[in-house]
Amino acid sequence: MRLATWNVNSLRARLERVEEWLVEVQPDVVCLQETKLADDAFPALAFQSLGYESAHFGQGQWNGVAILSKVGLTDVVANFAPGIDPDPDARVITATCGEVRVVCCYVPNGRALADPHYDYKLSWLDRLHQHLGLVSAPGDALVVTGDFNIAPTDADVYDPRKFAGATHVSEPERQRLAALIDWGLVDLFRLQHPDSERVYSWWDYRAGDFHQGRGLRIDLVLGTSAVADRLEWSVVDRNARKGKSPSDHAPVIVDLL
DNA sequence: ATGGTAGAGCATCTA
Repeated sequence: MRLATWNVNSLRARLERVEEWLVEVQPDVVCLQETKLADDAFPALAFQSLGYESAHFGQGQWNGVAILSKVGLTDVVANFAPGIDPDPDARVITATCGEVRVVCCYVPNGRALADPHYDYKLSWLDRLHQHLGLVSAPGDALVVTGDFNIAPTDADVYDPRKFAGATHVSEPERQRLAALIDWGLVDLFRLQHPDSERVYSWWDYRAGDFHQGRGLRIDLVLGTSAVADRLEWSVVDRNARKGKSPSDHAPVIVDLL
């Protein structure tokens, strides 16, 4: 089973590119973030014609997450599971695809450590942690994937000195990510490539950062051991970040046996 | 040290 995550930064602006990519890469399950669409504008028919069932949780202008699947799509939960303080934003959707529970998330950016949005980011991560216990369990086949807006370690940052005091690398958010790992998840890209350096999934549009190799690895695919045991390959698809009007993120792909 | 780009929607906000 081939599973991918991609922050498309507006599905309206990126649909043609996403369609071409689906045909080329042939993933079985795709998690999309930042669709920036309301549910009634989501192009479910375009994906259906390519063989995908889909579920979308959107709000319009900002955010918006979706799961596409060729291997079944059931037990959809939009937003955090009942019992958790609901998120006003459309940032998480959960479904079961081919016997794997899949959580697709768009973690808040945080903006700056002193910004209230950063506290929202930390509380959001705490609620994601609770969510996992309600929709799955560490002994199950579970994938938690998406744009985490956290670089797990300094090896995932092109120049850690430039990020001193910034979001994406701060200790409190890394601790929240570590708590998810401790709960029973593995960073599948890092499992496959423990020593790879300068592999990123996001580059700022500005100042030619992509072409200069100035990026962060913030798009993650986390899996329980039942999933990690099936890991065959993992890669960042940098080709999808090239050419005319790309997203600022590249897809991350994992192949499971 | 600052600002550089892109997408939302039409003045800025978000990233």
